[in-house]
Amino acid sequence: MELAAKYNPQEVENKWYEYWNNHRLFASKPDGREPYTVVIPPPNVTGVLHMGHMLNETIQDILVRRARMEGKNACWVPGTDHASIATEVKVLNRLAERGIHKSDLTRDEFLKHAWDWTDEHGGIILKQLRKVGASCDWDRTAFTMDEERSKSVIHVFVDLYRKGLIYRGVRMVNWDPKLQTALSDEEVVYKEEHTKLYYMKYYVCEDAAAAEPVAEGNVVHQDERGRYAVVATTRPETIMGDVAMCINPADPKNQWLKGKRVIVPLVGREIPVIEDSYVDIEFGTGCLKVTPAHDVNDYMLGEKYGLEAINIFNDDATLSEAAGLYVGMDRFDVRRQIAIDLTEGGLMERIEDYDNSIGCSERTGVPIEPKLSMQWFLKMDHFAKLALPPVMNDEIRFYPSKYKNTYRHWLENIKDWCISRQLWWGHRIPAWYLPGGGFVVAETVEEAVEMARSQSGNDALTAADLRQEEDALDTWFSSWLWPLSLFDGVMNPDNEEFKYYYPTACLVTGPDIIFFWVARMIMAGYEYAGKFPFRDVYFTGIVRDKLGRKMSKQLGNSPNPLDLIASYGADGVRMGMMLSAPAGNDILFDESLCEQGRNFCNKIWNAFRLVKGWQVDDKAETPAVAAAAVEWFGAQLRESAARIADLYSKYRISEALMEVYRLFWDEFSAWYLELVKPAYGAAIDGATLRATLDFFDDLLHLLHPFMPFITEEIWQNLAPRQDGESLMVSPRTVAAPFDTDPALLADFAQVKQLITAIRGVRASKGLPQREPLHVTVTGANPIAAYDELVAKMAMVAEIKVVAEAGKDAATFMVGTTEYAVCLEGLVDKDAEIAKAQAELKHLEGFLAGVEKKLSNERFVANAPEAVVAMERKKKQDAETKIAVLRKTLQNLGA
RNA sequence: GGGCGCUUAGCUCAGUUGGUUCAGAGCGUCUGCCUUACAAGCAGAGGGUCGGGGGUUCGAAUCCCUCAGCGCCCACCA
Repeated sequence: MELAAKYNPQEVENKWYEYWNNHRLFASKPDGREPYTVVIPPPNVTGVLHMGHMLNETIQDILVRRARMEGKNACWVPGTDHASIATEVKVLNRLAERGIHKSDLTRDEFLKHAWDWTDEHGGIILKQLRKVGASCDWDRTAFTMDEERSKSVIHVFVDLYRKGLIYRGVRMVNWDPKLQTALSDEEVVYKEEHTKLYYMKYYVCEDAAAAEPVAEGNVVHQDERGRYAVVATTRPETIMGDVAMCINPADPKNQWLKGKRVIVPLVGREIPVIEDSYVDIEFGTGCLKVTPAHDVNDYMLGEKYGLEAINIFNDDATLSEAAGLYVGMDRFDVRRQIAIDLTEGGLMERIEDYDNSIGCSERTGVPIEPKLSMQWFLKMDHFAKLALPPVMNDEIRFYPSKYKNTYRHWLENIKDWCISRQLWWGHRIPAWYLPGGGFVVAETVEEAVEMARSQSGNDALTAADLRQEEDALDTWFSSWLWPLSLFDGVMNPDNEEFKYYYPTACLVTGPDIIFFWVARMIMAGYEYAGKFPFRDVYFTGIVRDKLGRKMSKQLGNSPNPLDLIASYGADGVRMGMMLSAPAGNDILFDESLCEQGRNFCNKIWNAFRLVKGWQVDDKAETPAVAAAAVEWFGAQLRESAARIADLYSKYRISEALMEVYRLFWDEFSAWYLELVKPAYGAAIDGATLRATLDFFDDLLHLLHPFMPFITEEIWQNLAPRQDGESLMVSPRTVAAPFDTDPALLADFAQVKQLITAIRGVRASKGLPQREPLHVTVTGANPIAAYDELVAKMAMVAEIKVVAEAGKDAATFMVGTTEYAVCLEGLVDKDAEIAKAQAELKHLEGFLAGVEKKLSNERFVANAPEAVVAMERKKKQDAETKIAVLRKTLQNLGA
């Protein structure tokens, strides 16, 4: 077989993905094995793969493949999210390009467009996942708005309504004036903006004659028109909604305003001055304008003091008739204009620059408008009580655990969840309004009609008489059921699949959706299954560029994962991702990491080429060097496998990868293969070849979760395989528990040090690569058993035990043993002396430190015995080394 | 304003309950090599005193205090 010197991923990746898929190796059915279930965080149905997905899906695939290779019944369920707001925005934008507006369409017409879009783009991302190597059970592909999931959503809504946990009411909500829908608190993002603080004059209603003198400490503003209070606001356009001015009763500056009435500038309305300790004395002038319809705090004050709420905005945030002024103008235009008008009218005291954080819609980016409106809410107290303890007591484990704090803080301060959206794309709320007022909540329209009849006493009512709620549900009201609804656990909790697959093993997601999604899935899990939806949560970091900037389209710093896969291979990109991805840390992604991944593929490939190219001679005896190497590498492999297993258990996946990387590159390729490699043209003995192929097989098992394609390609070529066989599901050969042999590994570490030291002498002296060297060891040779091995690896002719090192030699120490490489005239005496003296000086300093420690009675008395013994050993070793060095220096004539 | 986290080689990060021979890895850097598995490679080398200061301790990168810088989350200061 001819093998190319470079691994070509393009040729093999598609082939093996199809092979796995055609042989249904990703498919899972309940059986007697331990399940390992993972549900994908469903990407937006209209989305395309980006680097965040690449990271997330790679981690999931690694976990799933690892579990599958451990003999578990791995089931990774893929799917997509209808992403109510995001998708509706996209559809609206697309329609707008064709000159169509939402108001031109009926609900059904709009939904037709949305479904067209979904059918057209939906699933693109799932196709892309196959390129990554994701081993999902595609038969189970689900959609949050497919029939089964929709039924679950409606069922849960009705159930929670009947439990009294869902209510409908007028509340202050976050209003997105662009999309004209309510948003949950979590969908509001705060942005720092440079704005202005407007100081406006509110003249006091009083007869000039009645103006009594004011007490000391009051701050009274006055001009030719009279006395006035100054109110600072960032939103002068809302003064048309002012219904009061509020001061802090304890504010000495504003005592004179108590009981007065003031006049809203421009508007001319008289409003009372009220008092509440809510007002911050230090802010602005200590006078607050109260606009209950357009500010959550003002709303609270309005409730408390029975004030009217004047809603001055239309749903699109233009001024309404109720405003009286600027009717029809946009809120920001009004702000500019009113500032001018106030200034011209002498009603503006001053304007200052001000940095403010503005709540904006996560999806459309426009500043949200606090708005009173009728919405549906889910009571959260009940769910917070359900979901907090299991995370705090590690029934559900967070990796990294620092997110437990974040989680607790949110749950302890939770507010009711606004679940209704004034959107069409989503699950329509199953409430029906009766002609005579009132409503019913039911899972089907038939049920609704029945309920309506009994509620109204009118048996003639039909579906046509009922009007279904227009609002749809928040997207997260369906995704919070995902681990349940994927196995029909809501509608049919006793079914075999649900009982087998639930709860899932691990959720892999970003910390940005810990409240949106993770917390709510935990709530739903306990509410509907009485059990956590996942055992572990692995929070990934955010993928940033190498400068630490978030990846974004605007910056153009976000590579397309599919382009990367085309250049480096999926395995190379997966490895590049994972190399810099410790749990919870942000990933500073650099394309050169993919190069490293590609290079590693090439390394693996070439090791395979080497082994594959060997001629075997079954009659040949196993050389001693090879036998020793096999014994050593077996021990090394087991030790590494144990370490890798430990790292997996802690979700330290990038470290596990690094361990495999070093095991393959350094231990296997650089040491083991070089040791067993037969001379050029010579054949290898059968025993060593078989051992090597077994090791290779073991290594492929360890590598496969990270690099599925190249490992399958090599595994298939390592030995004859049946059709349908796969590395993916082949039994592991490194047996656990991993018995290690520390003494063997320690000896071998010495051998490696010796070889490296000899090579170092060769390099620093410029000795030819192929010239065999003569090495001496002073006194005794503690690792004489490995002499042949040293000879092979360092090109050494012999290692002779001598009483003392020769004069014409470069000496060095391995542990406390002195070695020397004979140089035959090449020695630079001065340099050797300088080197030895430097080392001597260092050792003497080191010894002095150790002796000081040992002569400290408190150390000897307090430190554990093992530590003291170690210090004594250090002292002894240092003394030995010093003696050797002194002798060497003497020899050199220093 | 509150909370959490971070600061260890040029870069990205390990460093488990303070104690195994002057702090580890990968990448990058430097030197020498096209040695028939691999130049996407091989061999070798250099490089940090652990953000600053103080403290506890026989002993601190590791615990405490403090200062500085960075990041994230939460919050109704108009």
